[in-house]
Amino acid sequence: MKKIPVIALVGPTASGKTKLAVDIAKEFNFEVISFDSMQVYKEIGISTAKPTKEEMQEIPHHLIDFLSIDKSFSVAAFCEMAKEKVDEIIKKGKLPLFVGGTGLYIDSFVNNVDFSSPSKNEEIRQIINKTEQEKGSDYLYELLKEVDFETSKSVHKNNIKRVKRALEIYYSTGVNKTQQDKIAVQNESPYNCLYLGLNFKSRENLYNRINTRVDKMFQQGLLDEAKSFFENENSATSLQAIGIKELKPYFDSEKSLDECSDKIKQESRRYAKRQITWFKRNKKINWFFPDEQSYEEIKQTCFELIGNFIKEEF
RNA sequence: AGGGGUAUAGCUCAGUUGGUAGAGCAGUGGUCUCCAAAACCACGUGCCGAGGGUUCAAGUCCUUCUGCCCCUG
Repeated sequence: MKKIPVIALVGPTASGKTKLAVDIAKEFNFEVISFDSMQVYKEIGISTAKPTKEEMQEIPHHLIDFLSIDKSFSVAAFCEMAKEKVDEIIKKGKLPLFVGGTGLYIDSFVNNVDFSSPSKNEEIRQIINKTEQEKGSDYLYELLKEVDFETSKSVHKNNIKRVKRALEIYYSTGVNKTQQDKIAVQNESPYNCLYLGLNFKSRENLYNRINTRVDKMFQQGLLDEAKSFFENENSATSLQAIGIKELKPYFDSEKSLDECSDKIKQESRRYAKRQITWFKRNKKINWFFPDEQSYEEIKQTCFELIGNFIKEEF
């Protein structure tokens, strides 16, 4: 079967993906699908550095601004929605451009990771949490070793989130089907993806961009956005947004605004670092460095790569 | 000016009766299959402020100088 051609533009936060994406989409009449775990939320736009209204009017952007902050979210839910969007765009005779920094979302979707079987199981989660309280987290890991030794080898015992999740899968399938088994029977991907990546040669340059962007966010009204965030109900997922959660101590009068602002910058830098680590693993990414080449050069090279990619596909 | 205190990793500090130094945070690298802007793992040489002295041996004791902090005037 012929694979569906898709283009993905990835990179750490503040590397300039949004602007390049719009230019690419205009050139090739693409529609953008945002692969970003936080831009899905309607109420937080400044902290998540969404595309501007003008940019979104010029080019359709999907999977941005559709969820309320009181709702939790997950990779599985995202992939399901992304699949619908891709189909829609292809039906129109266009191609999708994936843009975003959430590596897990991109890889899971492009590699067609199977999230079909055990999803969230509240009942089992409660039992697991209760067991943790009663017998401690080390016990949970020992339990995992007993029931699913293969998976336990790939999970560190301190990574309690993963230990719990592995147990949840084991107990909700009811059969001895381990996470490792599931990975082994993974379906082949229906997509043929051209990866473009933006990053900075010098870490310092990227960090400077991040720092000034945070200052700009404050000028744009980050404080009001965060204030109203905490006045409303929010979910465990949305509460993770960088630029929001770091302001909580300010509203609680525990820290000064300057301290919180520095914390936002620091957390953003660390986030960028983790993103870079994630994307480095993907050897298919064609990397571009704005501190080494002019924007025009990068744009033209991207156009060429995409042009050739499309020619091969049709 | 006098009295007291302090000076150790980028930052905050530990360092027992003298045996050439170690934590947290930061930073860097990494892991990643339903909260991923999350969660987790690994990595610690620094003229111990400067000079002089005592000692087999000084971050540790004595002394001078310098910086900072506090008290009194």
